Amino acid sequence: MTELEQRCIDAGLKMTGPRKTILKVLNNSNHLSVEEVYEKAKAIDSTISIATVYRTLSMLDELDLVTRQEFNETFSRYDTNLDHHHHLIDLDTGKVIEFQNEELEKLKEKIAEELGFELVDHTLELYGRRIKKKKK
Amino acid sequence: MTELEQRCIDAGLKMTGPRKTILKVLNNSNHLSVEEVYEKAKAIDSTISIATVYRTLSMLDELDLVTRQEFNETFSRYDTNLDHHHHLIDLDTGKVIEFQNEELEKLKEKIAEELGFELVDHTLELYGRRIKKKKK
DNA sequence: GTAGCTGCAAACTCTTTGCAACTCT
DNA sequence: AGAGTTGCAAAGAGTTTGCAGCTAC
Repeated sequence: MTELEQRCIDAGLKMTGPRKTILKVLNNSNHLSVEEVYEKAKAIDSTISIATVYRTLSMLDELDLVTRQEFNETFSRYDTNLDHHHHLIDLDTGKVIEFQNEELEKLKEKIAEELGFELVDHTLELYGRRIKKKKK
Repeated sequence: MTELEQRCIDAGLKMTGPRKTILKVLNNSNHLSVEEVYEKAKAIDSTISIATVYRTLSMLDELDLVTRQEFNETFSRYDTNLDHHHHLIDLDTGKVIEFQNEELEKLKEKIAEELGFELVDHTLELYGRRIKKKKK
């Protein structure tokens, strides 16, 4: 029983076949697009429908078990909320590198406070290229 | 002659009626959705088409005169690139507050560097609520 | 048994595009 | 005059939804 499954049950959701399949996919990889979740889910259970994938991901987002991210793409990706981190997107490969930074967390709070706001949520993405040799 | 118009001419674009209208709208307000630009443009010239708004905004994005933002919405907003800033979105009103922070800029560079990356671009948005009285 | 879940297909929203007519230079 | 631009309508991509049948509890 994975943490994700347990949390769904706690939330009163039925543990159906399609749901187990999708949760398994989410446990195995992160930062997937809907289409990617769908493809991986189909590999496990070929009868699953993309409507179910959309519905399940929306539910999980509402339960805060997953976060819908938009990056600057025209479709969404979903992240499991098992830890708090940010993303650095490698512009050459499209790969997503995760990072955490305490200093950054504090700075955000400070900025919001200075503006008279209580911070509820935030997004930060860095886009970069791997530094090769000793350039510049 | 606005800066935006001048830059478009420099880029070799024809200064047509619809384009002038859209540039005027962009000069008057920022962070607009396509639909909002369209509405404001129609108020000036009711014959303008939404296809032209989309095409013009895409061109401006390619010329880097404007930046397409996605926030966590299902549609895009466009920002004129006249200065560099970030956004704090007021969750109660949906209003966008701009801010700049030198410390933050440096920290981003540092994080990317530590991960072995050269920073090309980044996004940061804070979501918060205005602090009323002296709560908590 | 039944409330909740599913697959299917149709509908929706936002965005892009082909084309013939038009317009800035 | 001619390349670039426009409006229109149709097409595309991603996402949501109504419904009848199915399934976990």
